[in-house]
Order: sequence, then structure tokens, then C-alpha cells
Amino acid sequence: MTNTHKLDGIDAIVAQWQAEKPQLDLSAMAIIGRLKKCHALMQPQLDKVFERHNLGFWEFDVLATLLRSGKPYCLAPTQLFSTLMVTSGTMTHRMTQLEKRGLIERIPNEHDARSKLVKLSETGFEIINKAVDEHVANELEILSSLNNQQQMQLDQSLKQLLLLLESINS
Amino acid sequence: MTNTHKLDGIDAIVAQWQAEKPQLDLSAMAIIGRLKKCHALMQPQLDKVFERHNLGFWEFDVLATLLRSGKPYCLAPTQLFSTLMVTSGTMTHRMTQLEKRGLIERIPNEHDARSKLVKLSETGFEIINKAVDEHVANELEILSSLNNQQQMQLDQSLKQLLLLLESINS
DNA sequence: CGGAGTTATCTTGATATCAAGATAAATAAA
DNA sequence: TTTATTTATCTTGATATCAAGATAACTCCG
Repeated sequence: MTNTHKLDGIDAIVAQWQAEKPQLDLSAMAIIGRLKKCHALMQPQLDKVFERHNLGFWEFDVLATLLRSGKPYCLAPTQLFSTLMVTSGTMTHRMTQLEKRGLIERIPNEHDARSKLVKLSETGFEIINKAVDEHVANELEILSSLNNQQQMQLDQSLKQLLLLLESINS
Repeated sequence: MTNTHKLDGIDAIVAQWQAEKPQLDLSAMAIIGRLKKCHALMQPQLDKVFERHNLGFWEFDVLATLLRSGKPYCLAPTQLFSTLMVTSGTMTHRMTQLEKRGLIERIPNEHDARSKLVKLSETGFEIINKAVDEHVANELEILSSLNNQQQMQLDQSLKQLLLLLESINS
């Protein structure tokens, strides 16, 4: 018996809805429900690694965004909050906290006096650099019980969905 | 050219990481990144329907959980917050707000004086009943540009992942 | 140049959330 | 029964978030 025939938490929920509202087509609800639940169950697994490095998920997000931007690991606040899909006010709060902890520095923007650029500090770089390595290993571990074919199929399906959602929001 | 060959937002991010950390296997990061971004982009689409009914996403969640439990649309707080994956404190807050709006009622639990059961009010029932119908239609609409085969494949892949995550967290 | 409109950021006030602790009722053990 | 333990819920205090508005710096056109 393959996994496809086992029941997951969403099967139970969809069955309840089917009983209450037998006229509805719940196929999309099942997919979106699974997506949401996968997201919810995934997060605590990812947090474990962040905690080992004394980082909250959002601290990891900000520092990782700076790291992957490449040298000199420096971005404007607007680039950060638009990438991270949070508001400017949220970004202000995050930067304040990260600066307080010495993980980032704010430096003047020569080309635009409205912004002060955000740059990884030495310490920030070292911390996020290690944390990312463990994070990537953790992600591989989490998915390790899916075989290659399953992972490729999952990735391809999510990509189709993501392209669709990106086209809606543009 | 199929969607599979187009580039999505995660391709760009993974390429940045590949440049910065060429030694890492980023296949799992790509999958999990797509999952997270799909989740993030999906939510505002779902919220549109909730807003039309003057509901926030968490109000919808609580009321919908009560509705799908079937008659008499009544659950204990613990059932609600464990289903909804929030803390008891969060649930207290939600119940207070929903009672204030007249969407639920709190009734004594004959079998356990520690809890007061949560029940959909008449108004609450009518509102969530309509909202759920539109919500399900909205979900179908969102996924409508994926064909049947693609939707089945996505569902199957997400189910494999969900079963895996549920087994980790148990 | 100089005003109008735009853009980048921060501030403010409200809300949703959680973790940890308090309280009270139910259950189990002695 | 009486005490100890567990369970269900609520309270408290701190935090992260957002929306809306304020501020200041840019840009563009006449």
C-alpha cells in the first residue's frame, strides 16, 4: 500500500465538509488545505535550527536575505521589506532589533539620503553563514523520506502553482 | 514551452544562493521555498472572500470549524484550539471577540464544569454558511488554470509531504 | 529655479499571537 | 475519603505585525 492510499488530516476534514455540504466540489479545498497544513507543520521543524543559533525565524529571514545578496551584504530597507513581504513598519522594527544585537549595521546611502543601508556586521555574517548551512541540511533531512522522483514531482507541481499565483498578483 | 521551463521567484533566489554557496545542495530549499511562497501568495486571495463577509481569516477559521463539526455546531475550546493549532490563550481571545459580535454563544458543559462550550449562533451560522460556499468557489477559481491532471498531481505530492510531516510530529 | 507629485522610511496605535503562570475541576492513587 | 496528579481554561506581559499617517528627500516638468 502506497502513501496515496493512507489518510491524512485533510481527508478527515474534507469528509466532514462533504457530510455537511454534499453539493460542493471540495477538490480545491483539499489541495489548499494540504498546502496550509504542510506549511504549518514545517515551520516548527525549521525553527529548531534557528533556535540553535539564537535566531527567530524573522531574524534568520532578514540576515539570510542580506547574505544571499552577496558582497558587500548590504541592501536598502525597501529591498528587504519587499523581498520579505512585510510592511515598512515591520522592517523598521526588525532593523532596530538586529542593530541592537549587533547583527547588522546601518550605513549612509551616498546616492539617496532618504535611506540608510542595512549591512551584515562581522558577527552577523558569521552567525548567519553557519545557520544557513545547517538550515539547508535541515531542509534536506526533512524531505529525505521522499525519494528523488517524489521530490521532483512535488517541486514541479509547486512551481506550476507558484507561477500561477505570481501571475495573479502582478 | 511549458510552465516547467519558465522561471519563478524561487529560481532567482536559489540562483543567488548557488552563487554565494556553490557547495550546497539546494534542491530541498527550492521545494520548501516554493511551498512557503505559495502559502504567502495564496492568503490574500482567500482573504478577499473573508472580507466580503466582514470576517478576518481567524474568524472564518473558528466559525468554519464549528460549522463542519455538524449539528449542533458546538465544540469545547480545547477541540477548537488544538484543531486550529493555536494556544489556549489565543483561543480565549478569539472566543471573546466572536461572542462580542454575536457570532457564537458560550453554553455550560454538563459533563465538565471546567469548560463552557462554544456554539455557532443563528447569525453566526448564516454568515459562515454563505462564506464557506464562496470560499470553496474561490478556491476552485484560484486553481482553475491548472488542469485536472496537474491538480491531481499537486494534491498527491502534497499528501505525501503532509503524511511525512504528520509522522514527524507524532 | 521651484512647485507638484513621487518615493523611502519611520511613527503611532491597534490587534493577534504566544509563553508562562494561575485557577479550578476532574481523575487517580493511597 | 483525602491527597496528588492531570486536564481545561483563562490571565498576564511581551512581542511581531499591520494600516494609516507623518516626514523628508528625490524627480520631473514648466
